[in-house]
Amino acid sequence: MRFAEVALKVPLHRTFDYRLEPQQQPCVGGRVRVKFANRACVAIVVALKSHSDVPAEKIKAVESVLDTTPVLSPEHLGFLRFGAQYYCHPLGETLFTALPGALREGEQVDKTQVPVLTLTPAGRETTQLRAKKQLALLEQLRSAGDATASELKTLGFSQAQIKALLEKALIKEELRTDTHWQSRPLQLGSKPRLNPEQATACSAINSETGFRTFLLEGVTGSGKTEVYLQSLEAILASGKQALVLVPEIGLTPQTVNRFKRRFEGLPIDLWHSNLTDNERLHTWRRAELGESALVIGTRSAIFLPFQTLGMIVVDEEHDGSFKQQDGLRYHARDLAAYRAAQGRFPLILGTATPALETLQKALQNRYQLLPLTKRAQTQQDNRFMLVDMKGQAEQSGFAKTSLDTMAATLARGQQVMVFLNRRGFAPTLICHECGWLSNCTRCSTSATYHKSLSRLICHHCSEQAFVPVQCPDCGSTQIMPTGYGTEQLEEFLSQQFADFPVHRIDRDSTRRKGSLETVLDEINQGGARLLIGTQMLAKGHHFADVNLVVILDVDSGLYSCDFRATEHMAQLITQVAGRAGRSGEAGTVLLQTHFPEHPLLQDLVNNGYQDFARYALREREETQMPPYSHLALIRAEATNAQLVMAFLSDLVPATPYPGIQLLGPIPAPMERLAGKYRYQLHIQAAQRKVLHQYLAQLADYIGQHKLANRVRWSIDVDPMDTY
DNA sequence: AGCACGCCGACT
DNA sequence: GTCGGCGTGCTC
Repeated sequence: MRFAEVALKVPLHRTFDYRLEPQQQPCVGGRVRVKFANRACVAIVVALKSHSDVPAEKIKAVESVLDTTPVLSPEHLGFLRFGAQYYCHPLGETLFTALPGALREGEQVDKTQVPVLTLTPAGRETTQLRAKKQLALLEQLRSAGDATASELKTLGFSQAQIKALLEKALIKEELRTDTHWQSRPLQLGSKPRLNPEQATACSAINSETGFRTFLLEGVTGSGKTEVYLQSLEAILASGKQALVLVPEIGLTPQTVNRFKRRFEGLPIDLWHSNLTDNERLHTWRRAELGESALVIGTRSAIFLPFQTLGMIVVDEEHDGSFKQQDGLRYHARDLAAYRAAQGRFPLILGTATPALETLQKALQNRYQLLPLTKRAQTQQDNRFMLVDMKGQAEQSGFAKTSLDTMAATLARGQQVMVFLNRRGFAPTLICHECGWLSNCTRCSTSATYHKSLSRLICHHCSEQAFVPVQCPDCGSTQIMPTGYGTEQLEEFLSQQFADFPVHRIDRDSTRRKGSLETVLDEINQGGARLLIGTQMLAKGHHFADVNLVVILDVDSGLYSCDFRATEHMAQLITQVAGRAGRSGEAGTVLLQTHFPEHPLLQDLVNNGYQDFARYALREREETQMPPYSHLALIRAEATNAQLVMAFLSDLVPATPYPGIQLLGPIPAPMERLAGKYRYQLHIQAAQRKVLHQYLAQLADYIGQHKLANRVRWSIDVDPMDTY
């Protein structure tokens, strides 16, 4: 008798045995169809065995075998087993998270072929076309090579443009059958000379033949990407595949085209959340068969089943979007480290502002630190200036000093960037008579006033409400906005600087597809302009003429209860500041604050992020916070607050577990969200191993807990937003 | 998670 | 009388 031990997409920390008929030949890592608790499921075989400990009468037979070769190779299965164990997540759910949707549903592996669009001879010669955007599309294919429709869409082109060109027979669809990129010599676009620091970094990386993690700590504009490119070149030339992980917002046409132009003729695939199921399966398959040389993707690309992976680059490694915030709460950067160790190849973590976790490992020489300190174009560093807001008269959130400096910069014909990480017109409405606040009915936060939409919108649960004419509590009509958002800044600055164009860049202003590209194009035409924006402005986009950056809400990061708040604030300030003075002269960065004497702020401003981070690390060491200890959270939520508290309280053992500190249950940072009450239990340990031992035991206990099905709960290892 | 089973309230 | 509410338990 033969049995298959399978993992199913259920939140259970165990596997299940099924009987195999003599003619059934499944494989470990392949899929089978089974009946499970009366429903038809796809399952993944994790072991084949000749006897089972489960009583024979309970065991059902495998219905059918879906794969004769594994969809998850033994190596990949090993990687995912590690992930499941590290993040205390059920194996089945972990495996199904990694698989593309089509394979989860039981589709055949080679179901899809996604055609690429390629120029026809006529298209190759076309240099004039009435439709500008269509011409740009032809130019894109000419300069960066063939692309799938979905790739072109991420580059800002539309289906309509593609269709039009197909009809004019300037481009055609083709199935890519060429899988022999490894045996061709690498064709390269022109590459710049490296400066000494870049050259040192590249030779350190290129001389590494096994596993090693490099921290490429490069200030903005120091040419990190060039180091990636030349390191990747060596790997790709040896016929190995490579993966570049980018933050969610980082998959911009600029980035993608830079890789495509350099590695002309090499198959490059993109991986992100906007792909269709078919495209996902296609790319998954191409990675597996070794058909793609390079994949550029967001966090979940870490699960792609590369045939011969030889390098992973994590760009902007400090970025929060590498951490998944639900289900399997993995960190793509940390999983990348496992994959690199497993496959014995180099891992490059690049950033101007390393996460303290990463920096600590570099300072301990567990990672090799490769500093890039020279900005490629600017000789001088930016000047930081702290604007003391204490006792200052402010106008729509601006100090007079700030407005004067802005006026002077604009008068010189240069651009000004204003950064405020809050969209909308005002974060709250208040009744002047009775103090009523526009609180969200489902969350413990206020709903933001959006003037242009005449709506109150909660930024946490997206609930919308009409703007009341009268106060719902006292009937007064004296309802006014308090606080500032980007929409209000735009209104104010358009009046204040009526002679200059004002552009707002946030999620609201760029919601329409392609509108971001349009604004960026306008800005890049140069000339005196005001740019107002949120996070979106801080990341990825290059503005040649910005000479002054004004950062408005520095203080929110200084006295937050999240122990990572100052780290994130410093990263944001440094990233935003990096947008100034990119071409030639040094830029100025104004920070408006009520705490100009704050030691961390002083350190950041006078000595830069590198120094700040080392100082902040010492502080973490003194307080024994991560990375000097290890954290996990039990998160739980339900409509009934008492239920959640009862559940979490019950997890606290009567006698302390050696090496484990427990805190809680305490309210989550947003106690009520979308109508649910949320609490959490903090688990801290000096030793990672002890933490994991404890968590394994706890997961087991929760699995049997009566209240466990009545609340939504999850274990979060290395959580991001805590106290 | 999903689904069946079972035990109590208000309805055609 | 039964329809259906959800608390409980189980899934090879």
